[in-house]
Amino acid sequence: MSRVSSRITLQDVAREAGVSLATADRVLNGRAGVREATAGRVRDVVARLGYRPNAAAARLARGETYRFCFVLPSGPNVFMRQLAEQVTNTAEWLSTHNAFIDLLRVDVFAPEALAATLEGLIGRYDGVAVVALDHPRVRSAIDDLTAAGMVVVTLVSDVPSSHRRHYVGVDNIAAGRTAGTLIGRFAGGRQGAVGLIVGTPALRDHAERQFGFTQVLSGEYPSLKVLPVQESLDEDHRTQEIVEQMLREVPDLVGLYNVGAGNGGIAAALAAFGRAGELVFVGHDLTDDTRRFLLRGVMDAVINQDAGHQSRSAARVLLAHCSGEPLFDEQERIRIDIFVRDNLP
Amino acid sequence: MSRVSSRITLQDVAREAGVSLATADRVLNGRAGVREATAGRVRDVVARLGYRPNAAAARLARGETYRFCFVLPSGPNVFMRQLAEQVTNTAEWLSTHNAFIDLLRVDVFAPEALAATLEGLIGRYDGVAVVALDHPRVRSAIDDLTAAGMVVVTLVSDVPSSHRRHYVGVDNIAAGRTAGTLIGRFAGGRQGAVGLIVGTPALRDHAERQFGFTQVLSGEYPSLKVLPVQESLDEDHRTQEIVEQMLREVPDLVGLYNVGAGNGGIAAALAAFGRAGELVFVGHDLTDDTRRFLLRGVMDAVINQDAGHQSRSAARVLLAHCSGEPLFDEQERIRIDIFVRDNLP
DNA sequence: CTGTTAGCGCATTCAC
DNA sequence: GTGAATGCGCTAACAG
Repeated sequence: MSRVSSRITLQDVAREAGVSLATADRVLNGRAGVREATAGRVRDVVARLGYRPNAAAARLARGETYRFCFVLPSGPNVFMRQLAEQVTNTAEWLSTHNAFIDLLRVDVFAPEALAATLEGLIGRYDGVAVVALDHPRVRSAIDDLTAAGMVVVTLVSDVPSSHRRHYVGVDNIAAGRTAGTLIGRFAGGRQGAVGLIVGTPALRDHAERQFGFTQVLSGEYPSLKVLPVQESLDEDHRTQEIVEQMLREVPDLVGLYNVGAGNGGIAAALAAFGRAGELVFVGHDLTDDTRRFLLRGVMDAVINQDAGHQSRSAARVLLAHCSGEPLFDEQERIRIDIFVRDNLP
Repeated sequence: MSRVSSRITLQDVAREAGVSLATADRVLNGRAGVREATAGRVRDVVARLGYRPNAAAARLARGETYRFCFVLPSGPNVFMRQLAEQVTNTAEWLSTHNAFIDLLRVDVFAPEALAATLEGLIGRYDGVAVVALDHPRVRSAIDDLTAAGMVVVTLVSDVPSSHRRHYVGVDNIAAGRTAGTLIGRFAGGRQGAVGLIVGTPALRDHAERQFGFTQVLSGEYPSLKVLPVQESLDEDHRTQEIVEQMLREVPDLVGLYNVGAGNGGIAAALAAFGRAGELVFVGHDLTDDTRRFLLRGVMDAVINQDAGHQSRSAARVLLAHCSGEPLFDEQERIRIDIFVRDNLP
């Protein structure tokens, strides 16, 4: 709370350089219309005095207000619910910084609907964060938005071929590999079959996780063979049926990797067959359910991508791109968290 | 970048409530000297209009400047070097927000020196972040600082009995438990001995990790017995000697847990005896070394506490406490990261 | 108890 | 090319 006015301002720089405030500002913000000689002089003074712009003052003077739209999948998926909740928190925080978030939820399995929704956003926002579907229509909608001068970031699920400015999310191939290593190691030399369940291979993140997982298991754990992939549509009752069938038909089943949601169904199936805690079971997304499964030893590891981080990161990235403020890349990398029962947050 | 002046300001609130700007401000910031009736009226209008304070304007008007001091251990410890580097980055960022960090490094194994350093800080800073030593002299020094009105947060290593305002760091007992579970699971039913190496049991974090680790292994993996703890002083050549002796004298050695630094020495010892990749080896702190060891299969898992997060979190906490801005606890929780070779950042 | 007023540091007109 | 002047929204004296 020091009140020492020691802080160097643009005024100081201007005076010291023998120019006006306006000129100093032009140099500092790289605006045109300053003779190179003058500019050099200003830059020298900036360096010599160690001038640092005052972020609060700049924002206040600029007085701009930013409007962002977050487009998330509708439906009962727990992770998406968490994400939506975190987006709400982020919105609360941003509102104090002159930025506002609208949250839209659209059917994730309908590329046409998603594309149409996106196109309807043109001109209405400064930036858009979207949990994307890797589909030509969606890609083209994203490109239309960027062509209209909007900043678009993909969230959780990427469309690399689009013109999105940034992807906020994890490397899902690596996430799948991580699951593979965990199951491989936890199986501890046992020989047998491993069940693999995805929500739908149409989702890029699911496909990537499956790829990474299979890669590691087949490459490095030859004693474990991966069963043909099953599709659950992320529904508990489907995962339960799938796993019950496996338990019935695959005598040497030693592990399960669930790429998507529906872990509750798996736990139910394991309980019904009295095999909980015996099979190695790895899944995604830390929820009340999976946390409980970890604590009870039903699940052995949960791979997680923090919804709060992703929401805040998307907001920071949008804000930085719109306002021209700097971004610290390292801080924006989303990590693949591994949780076992002892390092639960 | 909408220029719509739609934003509601305190002026609007004041006008609508039929009071002056100053009164509205007093209500909003909980300052005394407003009749309850008036205050209620203002709060109503705030709610009705959905007024959100403008953070930038508030900071600018307040015009305070904050001075923080970060006190880190000197010495060659890699993690502490990373932390120092991150503190420098954080300082860079803070300087734009009217806050300044001085970084001090003192001998970590000398409580007297640390305490003296801390006492020398009285009155010179608004806040202090310190990698503390749990020692009566240090505790009392911390309490002296807080008594002098300074905000103190402990970083990485806590002194729970002190009056520090906040601890920025992980739960080290949980970190030790996590190591225990990983080694227990990775050992995959093998029977044998597990080596345990700490830097020094005088460091609270080392002691806590050791405790958590032993707790899990003895409680849940009876087929693994923990060897008597060895002290390395975090030095490579000491860890190397320790591990070479273990490899010589303990025929059934199946795992190693290194609580502190010195993983390079362990890798060297394992290589010398041709046992790398065969023993389960878990340690702390992601560095260039440990990253390489993971990739080469020498280490099986690295438990990490992100230096960047901790540095930024400490800064945010100090700033929030000094300026009275709100803090989002959830965002300030430091996680226990588990890295295997597939989820390296 | 309440109101008036003067900036905070910078971006941005509009003159020159 | 450059400078002078105005105001962003809020806080903190100071007056009443």
